[in-house]
Amino acid sequence: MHLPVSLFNTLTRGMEPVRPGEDGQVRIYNCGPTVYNFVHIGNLRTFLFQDLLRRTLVASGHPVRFCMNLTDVEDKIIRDSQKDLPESATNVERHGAMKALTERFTALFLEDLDALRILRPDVMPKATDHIPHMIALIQKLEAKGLAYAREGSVYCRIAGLPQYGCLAHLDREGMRAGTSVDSDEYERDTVNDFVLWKAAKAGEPTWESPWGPGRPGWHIECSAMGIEHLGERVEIHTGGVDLIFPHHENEIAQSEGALGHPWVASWVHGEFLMVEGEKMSKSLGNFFTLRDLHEKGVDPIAFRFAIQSNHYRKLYNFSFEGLKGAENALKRIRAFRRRMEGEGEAGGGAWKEALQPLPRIEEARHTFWKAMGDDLNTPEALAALFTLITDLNAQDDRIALSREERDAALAFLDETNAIFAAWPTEVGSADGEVEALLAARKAAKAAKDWAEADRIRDQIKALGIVIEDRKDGTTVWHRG
RNA sequence: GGCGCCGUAGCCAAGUGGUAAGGCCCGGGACUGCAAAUCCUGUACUCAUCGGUUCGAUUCCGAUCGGCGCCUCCA
Repeated sequence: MHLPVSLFNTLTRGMEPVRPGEDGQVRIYNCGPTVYNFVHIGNLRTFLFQDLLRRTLVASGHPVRFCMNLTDVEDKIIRDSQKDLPESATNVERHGAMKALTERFTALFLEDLDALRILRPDVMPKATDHIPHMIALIQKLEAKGLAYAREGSVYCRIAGLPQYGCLAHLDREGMRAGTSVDSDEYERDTVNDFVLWKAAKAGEPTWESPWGPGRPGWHIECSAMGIEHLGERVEIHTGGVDLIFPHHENEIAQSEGALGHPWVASWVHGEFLMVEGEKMSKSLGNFFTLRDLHEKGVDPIAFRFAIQSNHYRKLYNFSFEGLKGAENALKRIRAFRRRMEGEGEAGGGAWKEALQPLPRIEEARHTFWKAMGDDLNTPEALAALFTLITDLNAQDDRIALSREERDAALAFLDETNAIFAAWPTEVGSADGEVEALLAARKAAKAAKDWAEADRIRDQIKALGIVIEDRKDGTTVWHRG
């Protein structure tokens, strides 16, 4: 399928078509997690948005190279990983403790991705594997007079970068001088200059560098890894809206300063998630991880669907009521899928409002993809799917859809599932216990022993199986 | 102080200068032994408020009210 996709570019604050690079590929750099703890559902919203973008571009016919970094060296990681180490710990021990923490949470992060059916990135570079790349990038900036060393730290000189502020749309005068200055950044020329390399401090793991032992600043890692794995021209760079400033602004400063030309064509940002009308925070007790939701009996895929049913650039108010609604909506799609997988029951055969199923499906397909191409407008795309479902259900009730028509509907469901990954094809497989119970219930029904029949149905329900009696006397069942 | 976003039915939500998609929930009916699923049907004279532009605005402009974000670590 060849589908044009337009996205809202934070840089220009306008809608722009996605343009692949000269090799036809679309390179996407995605700011990933800092692996020092469980990611929360707000983080996951961003990762779901990135997955949505990727799947949409792939479906639209673009080869995509999807890179997501893992930040495995950072203040909080150091704080949490070093707290039990003695002052006398060696650098090797400090690195070991840091690695133990980040590897543990990286594994847990990947579990979350899998549970949400977020496709694994093509490359997932770790900051600690790219220290030489960062050092080289900083040296490049230094050589151009865009960075300066002070007491073992190195800072980026934004005075030499006239485009600074272009992403966040901040002018330098408008930037409020920071009132709280990081203790290790007191030697900067101006408050807006940001740190590229941090001089070693007691109790921190360090790397050797031309400026002495130290560790990288936060922003430089994305520039170094992005350039290393995607190159000097990147089509799309994503992240949460809170990353626009200063993180992405600083990435632009560093990367373009070093490269001497534009780096990223399009910056795309996902909005935040609120919980029950309030900003998610640990103090409010509304801070959830995917595990928390799982313990509350929430299906991760229902969460995925709830998130993706809303537009990525709009604030999403997460609520358990909303989740329930998403679950019910999913059931409707899945029920329709099962219906299409089965054969049609004899209908009345005539209907004044009869439609042409195949053209109708084509129409829905067109509307769906047009909406997806319009800045990933999932609410509108889903509306197209739901109206089709209503139309085909109504038709099938009266004039049974042919096998060909059912297959066309299924093919469309597969297409949409390539985006939403929420309506699996799995059918209830033969299960001895269920089959035996169904036989017993059939016998009870034949004997008109309704109490017994209902009792058996409850028993089946307790197994997590839902059954439906069909007109022809057969009974079908499915899980959930 | 600077920059920006949002305010559409009980809830979620799309949308366009010409008179309001879709989903969930809820009411009535059909089907069913009862259900489930499905179908039929009913729910915004109205798109925060007040002005303006226009033949005509929910959609453009201005103001007001309300909610939110960034300017500092943060998805």
